[in-house]
Amino acid sequence: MARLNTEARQKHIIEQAIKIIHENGYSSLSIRKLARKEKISEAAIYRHFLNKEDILLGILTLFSGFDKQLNQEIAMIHDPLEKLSHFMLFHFTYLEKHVEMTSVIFSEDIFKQSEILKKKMQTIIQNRKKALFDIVNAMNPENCKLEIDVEEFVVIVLGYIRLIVLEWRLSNYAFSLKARGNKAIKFVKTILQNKSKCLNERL
Amino acid sequence: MARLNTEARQKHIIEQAIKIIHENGYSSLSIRKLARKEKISEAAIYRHFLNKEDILLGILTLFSGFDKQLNQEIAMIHDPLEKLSHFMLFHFTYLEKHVEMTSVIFSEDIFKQSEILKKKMQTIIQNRKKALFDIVNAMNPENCKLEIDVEEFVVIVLGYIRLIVLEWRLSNYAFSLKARGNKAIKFVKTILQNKSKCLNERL
DNA sequence: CTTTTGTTAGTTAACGTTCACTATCAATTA
DNA sequence: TAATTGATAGTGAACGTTAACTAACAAAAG
Repeated sequence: MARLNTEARQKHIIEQAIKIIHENGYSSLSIRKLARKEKISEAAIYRHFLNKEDILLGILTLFSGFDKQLNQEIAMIHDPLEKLSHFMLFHFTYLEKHVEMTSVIFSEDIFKQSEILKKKMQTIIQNRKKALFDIVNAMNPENCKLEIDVEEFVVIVLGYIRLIVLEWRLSNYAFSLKARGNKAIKFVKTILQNKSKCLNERL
Repeated sequence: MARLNTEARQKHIIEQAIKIIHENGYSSLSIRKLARKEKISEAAIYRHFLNKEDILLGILTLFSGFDKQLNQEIAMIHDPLEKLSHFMLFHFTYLEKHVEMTSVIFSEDIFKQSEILKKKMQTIIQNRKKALFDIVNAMNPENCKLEIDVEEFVVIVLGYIRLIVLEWRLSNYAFSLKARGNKAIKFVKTILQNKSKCLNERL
């Protein structure tokens, strides 16, 4: 059995933990299972993490990498409508690539375990909401206001994304999330139609 | 300690189980806790349920009563637009009255425990989707089509409801869900605006 | 007096965590 | 360069606790 340094081992363990949650749900995640999957002893787990909560924290930290990547990609686009499309598409492509992460997102139990975890998750959600709000608001200049409530529109889009991903999960990933997402993006554009004179020409 | 017949005791136990899930998450639901809350012995629980899964099944059965009530109320309304409003409002009023149920809805772990539970939950979701689809489709007569994809609109509305409830949960139920819901209903009507000549006059 | 609803006392298995200890490897010293 | 030292990454066994569940028995109710 190869010896790994803490950094590499931690990464491994976190990945295995996510896999276990994905396979059988959070309540099936135990140190024993984790150790067996990682092919090290249970005690060795504690060389790299303080306790079980610390592992969960690691999962969330990995997940918040999502936001970093998202924000980077969005920043490179200038057109607000394009930004909105990409914001949505990024969710779908990322989650199609990291299926196991959907199990983390939807496992509320993880966050109920501790205040720290709950706070961390709330921050992630808040940031994403803010990012989308800024994008939509940019479509909403003083001289050419949207005829819809931006705050509500943000909730609609995020809820839409979330439910599509949930349906994808319930279908056992039977369809292409990216293709499904593109349909959703089109529909969101349809909603925006006739809601702004500035946008009308382009939609 | 009063002796209860199985029917009454079962109902009690299921209610306590929901409370436990609501308070500390599904992974904290144990027979021991359940027995203590119900003030009977652990063994007594098994007088009324085959096993733990059977209890979870009972929870879902109780929850599917939601759909029965929803369908009944909707059936009494004739105007499709009114139906849509009431469909949404019903979710908010019901969940504000039965807060604990939100924890059941969002606890994916419950359904991952067994195929039976998973199937049951999928049926519930499917039925609700069908109900909403029929409502929106009734706004969509041959001679006066909506300019939006009804199937997609249904996903939008359900996702919207779901995310609002999730935000309500994350806020620790800090606002009135019904009031928040009414705002959402208004917004959905805004979306429908200009999408159908038949509806325009009324919206 | 039989059925139903409860009890107490037990089972085995798994939980997270800690213990004393060891193998591996890089840096310091002889 | 070879031996010594100390940190790091691993081990198996055990800790006390809790998990779901069961067998045997008692009391209440019809």
